[in-house]
Amino acid sequence: MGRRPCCSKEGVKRGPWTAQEDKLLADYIRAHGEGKWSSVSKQAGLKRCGKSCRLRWLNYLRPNIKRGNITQDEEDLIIRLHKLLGNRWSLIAGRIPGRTDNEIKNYWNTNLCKEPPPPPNNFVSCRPSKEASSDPQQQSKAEVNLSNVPKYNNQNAESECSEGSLSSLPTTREEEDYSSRDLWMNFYTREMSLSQFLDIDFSNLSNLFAEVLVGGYSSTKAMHDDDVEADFGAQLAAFTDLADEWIM
DNA sequence: AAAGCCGCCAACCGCTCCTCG
DNA sequence: GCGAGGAGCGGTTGGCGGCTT
Repeated sequence: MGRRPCCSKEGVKRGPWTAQEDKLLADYIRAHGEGKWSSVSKQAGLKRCGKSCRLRWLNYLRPNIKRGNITQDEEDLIIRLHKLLGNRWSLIAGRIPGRTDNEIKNYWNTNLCKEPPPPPNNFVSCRPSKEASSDPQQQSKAEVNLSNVPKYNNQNAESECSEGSLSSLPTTREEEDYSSRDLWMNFYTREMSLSQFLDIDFSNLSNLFAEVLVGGYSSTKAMHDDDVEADFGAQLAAFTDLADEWIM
């Protein structure tokens, strides 16, 4: 049984967009907003498939799209986020203002995936040196150790991070759980900046933290605990591999 | 100057996830 | 609970422009 195409091929225009098509689409969306892509093409008078309209808007016509070369800072972020999230381009793009997932994906495939560039001089890796820990394997895998993970909250994330405050260290597993969840949620809700998040010493990530972090990521896709649980195993494994790599 | 090669990037394709009836 | 349709995502492709020979 063949897959039904997303739209009828007949009468549907393909290939590069013209300036007139761009104007029709942009004018329509500014007037009516995003969504209902399948009907946008008809309503706007375009002979395009809805998916094509959506892609054109998101990757080209949308306001605040940043044009031009990827900066060194952006490249650093892409590398670090890719290390953290893998090929989840939309998530990566969501943390880099003005850049689209398609652009980042293209940049990665053409520039970064071929060979890893040397770290810039001012690059402060969140991966500790081998000398930093006497027994990294034990530290990373065996024990729940959040003692060096700063706690962020919505009110003073900036100051606490910059000062490395450890004033609110959790003392119980339950408190640790909340602390880790806060950390993730502050990052996800952008209360904590990307640089703050990435400045965390990930060598101190406990399995518990990884659990919460990965759970937090899952919840961004589906806010259902059952789904988070179902997806948890694979993601935790992936994250554990990542953590292992960091502390190697 | 012309032909061939190569890299970039916009756009398409197919799959999965989500929502709604 | 199930199925259909819509939306979103990541992988892939093809055209174009620049570079090399």
